[in-house]
Amino acid sequence: MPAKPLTLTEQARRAQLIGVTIDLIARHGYAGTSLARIAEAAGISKAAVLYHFPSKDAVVRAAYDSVLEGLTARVGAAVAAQSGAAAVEAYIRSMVGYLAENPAHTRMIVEAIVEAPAVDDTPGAPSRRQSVAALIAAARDAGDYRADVDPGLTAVIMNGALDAIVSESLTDPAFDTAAAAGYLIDLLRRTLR
Amino acid sequence: MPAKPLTLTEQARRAQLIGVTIDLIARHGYAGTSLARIAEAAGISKAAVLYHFPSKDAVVRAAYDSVLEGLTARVGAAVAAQSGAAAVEAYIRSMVGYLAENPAHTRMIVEAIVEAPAVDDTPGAPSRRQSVAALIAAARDAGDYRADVDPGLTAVIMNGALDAIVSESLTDPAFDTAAAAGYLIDLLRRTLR
DNA sequence: TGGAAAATCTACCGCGTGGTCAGTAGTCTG
DNA sequence: CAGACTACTGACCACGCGGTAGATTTTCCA
Repeated sequence: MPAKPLTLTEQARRAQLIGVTIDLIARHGYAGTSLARIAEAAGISKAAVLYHFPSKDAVVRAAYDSVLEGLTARVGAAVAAQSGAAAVEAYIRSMVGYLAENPAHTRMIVEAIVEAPAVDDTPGAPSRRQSVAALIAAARDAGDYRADVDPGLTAVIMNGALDAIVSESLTDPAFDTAAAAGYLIDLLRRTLR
Repeated sequence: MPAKPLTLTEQARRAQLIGVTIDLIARHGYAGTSLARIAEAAGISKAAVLYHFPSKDAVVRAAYDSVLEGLTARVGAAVAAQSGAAAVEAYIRSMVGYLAENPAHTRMIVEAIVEAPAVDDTPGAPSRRQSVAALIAAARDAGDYRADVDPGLTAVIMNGALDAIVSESLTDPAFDTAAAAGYLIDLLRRTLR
């Protein structure tokens, strides 16, 4: 892979197309985002879009990847800076924090989870559930949590609660996500010891 | 509203169409369920479908309503038979139980939540969050829960955890939903007193 | 400054979509 | 048994979709 050098225009257009696609999906959903709309939002023709990307699906996938990359970068950094129960709590806080600050990205991810069949992570990568379960297992083994907590089940439940908080903030802008994250962390502390 | 009497054939066809629509949405998602597919699955022509329903959307809405009616009937009955914290736990168990037994219905509901713009509950009805929050508030006031639990936040988190358990069972058929429900109830008992 | 390469346009294609319409068996009834 | 009504068919329509072809402008560099 020699990674052919990209033109300036190329880079700029790609970035712009990814940007408008994220916005469109956030506003009109995955199904309501057509090639024509993307082109119109970017101020160019359909053909021009397909000049920079091989297909409409590729545009959407690139947009999705871009969002996911931003999220994982931030959450990964936050988690890596901690260990044990603190890492789990950093995960919750950074996740909620990022998504609260980037509602458009959030919509995009939520939509992708349910609607998009082709758009998902690389098959080899560990699932979100597994990653979180590992975090919880580590906290348990470090003695922060009771010995009988089930990392897998706890991960499922915790992720669900997290998603619910994020979803709630999408439908109710007045919803205090930071407070909710704090409340969730408090609940978990109480339950997991 | 005189509620004109429906023919036998009419009733049968409507029921059949609702059935195949639920199945189709469960299998191919909301977006992938076209009028032609519905007609084909029912063994009649598109026009015949539109003879019994005013539009494709109406078919989908009827299917959704049918599913929701079944769910609320079962959960409502389970909850009404209990009070305090027991009602909350009955809610969790009946919800998970019903959805585990009717995976097709589950898919339909999950799809509807995210994708369908037109298909949602009647605006006047209380939201699921509100209903659950009321349940939790009642349990708190009855002394089953600590006085400082926040019914609204707890409801959001609990519903999220519930949804996650259900979703997990869809992607992993081996997932033990009853055990997960039990685990969740246990967690909640510990946290909420 | 000229010519290649990059970037874009307009026009078009085939297809699947939701939906309409005229016609027609079958059935029930006055 | 005539006629109304139910239940349905197949042909058709307009539209929006993703994608393609060829001509055309714009950019860049020798």
